[in-house]
Amino acid sequence: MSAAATTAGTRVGPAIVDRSWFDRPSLEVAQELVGKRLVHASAEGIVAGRIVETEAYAGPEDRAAHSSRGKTPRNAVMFGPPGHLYVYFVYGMHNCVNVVCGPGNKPEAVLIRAVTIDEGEDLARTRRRVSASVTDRLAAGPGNVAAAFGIDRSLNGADLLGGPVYLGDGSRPPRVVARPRIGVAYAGEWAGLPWRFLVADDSHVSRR
DNA sequence: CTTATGATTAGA
DNA sequence: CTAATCATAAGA
Repeated sequence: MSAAATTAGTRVGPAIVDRSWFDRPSLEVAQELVGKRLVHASAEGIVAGRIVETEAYAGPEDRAAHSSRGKTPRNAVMFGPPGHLYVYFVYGMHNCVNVVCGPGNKPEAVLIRAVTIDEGEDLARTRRRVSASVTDRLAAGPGNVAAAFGIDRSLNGADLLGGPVYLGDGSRPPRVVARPRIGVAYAGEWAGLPWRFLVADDSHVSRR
């Protein structure tokens, strides 16, 4: 019985409960994560949806990755075992949701950049008591994903196996395209690598 | 302690 | 294009 099956009457699918699924290079996981489901069984209710955009951040050699500056209190979770959440705060206002990958304790992670929410309420909207319209169901941009799912740094390090936040099964879209990552211009030769993956034809998945 | 800057976003 | 806005890490 999967973790999700305990939530009766929802469309939440079976959870990914195998840690080895995460125990791989982020480049692999990032591509397979497109089409999978992100689920947060929060105190304010279930929020779930389909991941439509991700970015891979490799180990210390990837100058765009936080782990390239060595282990610090902020990025320590990246250096731990795979299958955990890495949540960090940037630009003085945004939380970003990442999945720690492997192999082993290699400090790699995948940033979740956009999700189409198909179950539960966008928590950022719930708190503002504004009903979400159909077109508003897309949480585009990592800051918006975190807000919509009610994920902040208190969940940094949370286990994706058996925790309130987990990944659900889902079919991979027929067409996934690769693009350069966003906001990593400083990363030299690593800046141009097509390590951002998004659903094709969903061009307004992210702003840029 | 001070300082620079960022895996961003909204708005002009 | 720029302002907003502050945690983080490095340096003094």
